[in-house]
This record gives sequence, C-alpha cells and structure tokens, in this order.
Amino acid sequence: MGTTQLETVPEPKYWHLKTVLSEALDSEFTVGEILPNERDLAARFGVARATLRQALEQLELEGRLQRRRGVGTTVAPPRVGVAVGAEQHAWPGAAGDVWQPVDCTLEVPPAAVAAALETGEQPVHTVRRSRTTHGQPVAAELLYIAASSVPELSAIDAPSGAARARAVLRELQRLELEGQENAVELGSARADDAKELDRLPGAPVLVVTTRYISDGHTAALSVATYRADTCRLTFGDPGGVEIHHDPERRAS
Amino acid sequence: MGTTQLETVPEPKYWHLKTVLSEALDSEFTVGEILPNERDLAARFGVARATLRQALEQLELEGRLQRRRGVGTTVAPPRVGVAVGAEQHAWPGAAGDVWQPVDCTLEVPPAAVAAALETGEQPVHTVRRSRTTHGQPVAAELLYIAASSVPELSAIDAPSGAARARAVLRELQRLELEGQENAVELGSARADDAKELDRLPGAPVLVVTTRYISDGHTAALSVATYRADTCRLTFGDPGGVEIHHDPERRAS
DNA sequence: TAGTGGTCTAGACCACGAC
DNA sequence: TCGTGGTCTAGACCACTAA
Repeated sequence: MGTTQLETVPEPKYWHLKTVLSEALDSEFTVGEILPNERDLAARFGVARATLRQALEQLELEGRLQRRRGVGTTVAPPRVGVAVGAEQHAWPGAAGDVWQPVDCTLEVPPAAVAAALETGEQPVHTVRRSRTTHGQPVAAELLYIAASSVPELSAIDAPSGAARARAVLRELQRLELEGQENAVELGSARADDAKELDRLPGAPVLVVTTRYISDGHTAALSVATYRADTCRLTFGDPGGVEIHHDPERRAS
Repeated sequence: MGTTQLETVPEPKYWHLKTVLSEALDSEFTVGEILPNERDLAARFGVARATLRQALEQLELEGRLQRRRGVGTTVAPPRVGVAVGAEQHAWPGAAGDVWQPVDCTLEVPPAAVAAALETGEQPVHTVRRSRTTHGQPVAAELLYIAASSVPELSAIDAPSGAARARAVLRELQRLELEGQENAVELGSARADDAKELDRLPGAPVLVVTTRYISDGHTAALSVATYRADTCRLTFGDPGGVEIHHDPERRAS
C-alpha cells in the first residue's frame, strides 16, 4: 500500500481509492489486522478525509472492513452464512429454532403489522428474540402474534419477560401451520436494533419479513433484522458445501 | 414541511432530519412528486448541504426516495416484490423463466466462481441475462456454466449473442437437476451492472448467488444483482396460499 | 488523556438532463 | 444554458475506547 498518487481520471477519486484499497486488503493485510487511521490514510493518498471515508464506507458496506469508533478500522472476516426460512414448515419457537427469546409484551403494533394481522387497533403479543452465530449477535427479531392465535394464554402468569415469550411460543405450536411467506429487503437499523447488533443507528441491515399463515390468515408476523455487513443469508435447499462469494471483486 | 428549526439534541442532526423528512413524505407528498432541491432543503432546515445529503442518502437506501442527477429527488413508489428461487427445481432458461438472455461468451471466470465450478483456469460459458418488472430493469445476472455441463454445444454456430445464450440454456435442460442453493447478501453495483440497472456505480444491490447442483457437482452458478432500492426479494414456499402483499409501508 | 472514527460546516467545481 | 444531484476540500468539534 505504498502508493501515493492518484491519476487524473474521469472516474471519482473515492471509486479509484476503493479499488486500490481493496487490492491492498487482499495482498497486504490479514483478517483482523488494523489499518492506519483515516487521517494518515487520507494524507497518504493525497485526498481529503471525507473522500477517503467515502471509499471506506463502501468497503464496509461490502463486508470487507469493520470500523469502530475509538478503536480503528480493521479487516473484516468473510461474511458468515446464516440460514433463513430453513424450518419451512415449523412455527417460531419449535424444536431446533435458533432464535433466543428475550422478552414479550402486549403492544399495539405499527400500522403495517396490524394490517397484515388484521387486528386493527388491538394490541398483539410482541416477542423480542435475538440470534447469534459464533458468539456474535447477527440478528434481532420482532415477532408479532395476534392475541386470537394463542387464546389459551390468559391463564399464564408472567406479564412479560423471556418466560412469557416462551409461553406464547409454546401456545403457538398448537395451531396448524399452512405455510409461510418470506421477503428480504434492505433497511437501516433502528436505534434499538442497532444497539443489540452492536452497530450504530442507521447501519445497513437485511430485513427478513416472514408471514406465518394458519387457517387462511396471518397468525404471526416476524420482522428480523440481520447485520448486512457480516451476514450472507442462505435459503432454500441446503445443498452441502459452502462457498464464499465476494459481491464486488467478481470482475474479470 | 414548513418546519425550520432543529433542536439541540444528543442524536445526530442527520438522524433527526431523516425522521422529520420521513414523516413529511408520509403526510405531505405523493409518489412521484418532486422534492425541493438539496440546497433549498438544507437552507430550510438550517444545516449544511452535506448533512442534508446524509439524511437523503439513508432515505434512498430505505427505498423512500429516488435521486437522479440533473433531474431532482422524487418520492419513490413502494418496493416491488420479486420472486427469487421460486422455480426451486428447474434450470435457468426452463419454461416460465422470467430472465431474458442478453449475451453469451466463453470466458475465464473470477477465481471464486472457478473454485465453485471446479473448472480451474478453463473458460466457462458466461451468460448475461436481465430481468425487468413493470418495464423497469430490476436485476442483471451473470450465469456461469461449466463447459463440461453442456458437451453437445460445440456444434452450435453462433459464437456469442442472445442466440447462443438460448442454445446453451437449452442444452443445460438435458442434465438432471439435483438441487440448488441460494444466498443473498449486500453488495455494491459494479460499473457494468450499474449501467444496466440505471444506477450509479456503487449503488447498493442485493446479490443473489445460486448454485445449481447436478451429479454431486456445481453445474452452473448464477450471480444476480438486484436493485436494493426498488426491490423486495420474496422466496420460499407460499404454501399454496397466494397472498397479495399490501402496499402499506413497513414500520420502522 | 490520547487517539480513533463520527458528525458537521461552508464553500467549490463537475457531470448530467431538460429546455 | 441552467438547474440538478455528485464529488471534493480543509478545516472543526464531538463521542467513544483504551491505556
């Protein structure tokens, strides 16, 4: 990474910079290694710090770098593959579920959720769960369950907490699951999700929305927020071998 | 959107700004409507243009806005749902495939692709396809097919072009498809993909990687690049119940 | 306390699209 | 040609982490 000059090219500086840095990451750095700080890097390439940051931001978006305030910029490990929608015909909380219940309250959900659950202004069971891989938090979930889906629940004691979450999920298993519908889209982390995922608010996340269908209606709705920088979501037939694909450097 | 002041709060200005703008979009703007330009907006909120842009960038990332140089910033329509991995047990190019062949060449693929296909330094059939919804381009694909997977192809005339692409895909159907493996991750658009998707290079994309497995090996590898701003990827088993997704915006 | 990345400013010029 | 968003600069200060 000894290069100092940037030729005058029609392409943006930060783009060129990103390419140069990307190649340097491949050839001169190892996973976990810490990079020079932004001010030094900017000076070395003869650009303003903001321009250097634009390149770093893209590399972080692609999962190549990890930046932490007060610490520095490090080379990120390859993204981890996490299976979603694998338990294609099981309710959340069924045996083998990788999610860990955290809390459960009774709340009036956002309008879009209420519309899907057809619950109007009624409060619904709102279960918070988290998911970790290799000890690292990778996803936070909000699971909305219509009160009518778990009618036997009123007898249960705990008004909230993980115990209640487990109780609600246990009741859910009694229903017959007809099918589920999944969707993935790009989003940015809300403040609470960001905290749980150990990221700053606004960090890019992959939002997986799952609709659990029973008796022709949406009995439960899951909104799971995965760290986009560290995760590769896998779905469908679990074949066997795992490949890592780099989303940017696949050019010739 | 007449507000002019921003209180002194511990949260970043751009974050607050984003919230204010988001609410204004819901209540005071309609899809396709054009916003005031960045300089005016920044002045109206009493912030520097760069700060205003930080807020706009996030809203664009979330699919709420669309910005085009030389034109302006408009309110984006809700994301369109596009099905991926739906033809769970069919080769690309099979009947009903939504992809449109564009070109086909014989090239040495990137190292990661070569590793998956186990082709070493050998060139592979590289099919370029595109996908549109409602007349808009939503995805660009590079489909790599090991030469050994379509051995009967040498007799075919066209050395490249859409005709050859169709020929290669036709040959592919002769193999028995054992299964496929899907993954989705966040990436940024390469220059060529960006052009086809009508975006700037570096724009956020959802990269869907599909491995087609035959005879215990990876016979073909698809790398599909979807516009992250306009697409919501749907996958999995609809359970026979086809539910029309409500156009209502997801809660945040 | 020192050093890091995160936020913010007030400018400037450029590339592109529409007129 | 004009207005738009895109890029870039050279600073400043803040929030956080670790020593």
